[in-house]
Amino acid sequence: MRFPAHTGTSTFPDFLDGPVDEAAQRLLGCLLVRDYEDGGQATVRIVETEAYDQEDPASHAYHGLSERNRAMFGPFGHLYVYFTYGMHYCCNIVCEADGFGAGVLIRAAEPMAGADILSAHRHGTHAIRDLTNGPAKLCQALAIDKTLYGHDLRLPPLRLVAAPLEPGEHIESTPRIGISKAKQRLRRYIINDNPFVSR
DNA sequence: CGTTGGATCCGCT
DNA sequence: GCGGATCCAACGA
Repeated sequence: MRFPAHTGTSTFPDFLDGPVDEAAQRLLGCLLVRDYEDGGQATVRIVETEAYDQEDPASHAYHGLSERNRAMFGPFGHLYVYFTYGMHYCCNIVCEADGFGAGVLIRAAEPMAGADILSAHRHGTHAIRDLTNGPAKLCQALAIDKTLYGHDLRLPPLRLVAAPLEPGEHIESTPRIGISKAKQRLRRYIINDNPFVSR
């Protein structure tokens, strides 16, 4: 197997309580393992992330704690899910200390197992590349919605498993996608030349 | 209060 | 490349 066994909690990342930009980089290559309600399972590998925190004008946490963003201010390793554009969900992995609002937006991932199940949760498309190459596509494929708001990623039905980059892979940083404030900041991180990066 | 504009995706041009 | 779908938090009056 190219990746660790998807059991237990010993491989949960140990860097999520650190600086969110470092966490965003180290999350590249890590795995998300989804156990669906119907019994199926899928695994994806994170290839694109963005860092946000309460001191960043582009962040949902910038204006302080609210009902919507409260998970961002909670303990690291939990999931912040938000609904946007009237139809899409996106998700962040909460980072840094409890009380400090910070999270890493998961923008894209590479299907590793269960592509048929991921495809079944997307509508209309069958190209593997289009299953999880955008933040809302990823949430749709992994069936992430408000019911997973604040979910502890050490536990089923959605687990985060630490994994290093492959030999030869490296990290590139760019401006973030789709924001209007703090456009110049290089807080988007991608694995170089990975075809599953959103763009 | 009413208005505005998204951390998006998809289909059509 | 552009606009439509369609919710809701943030902001100004």
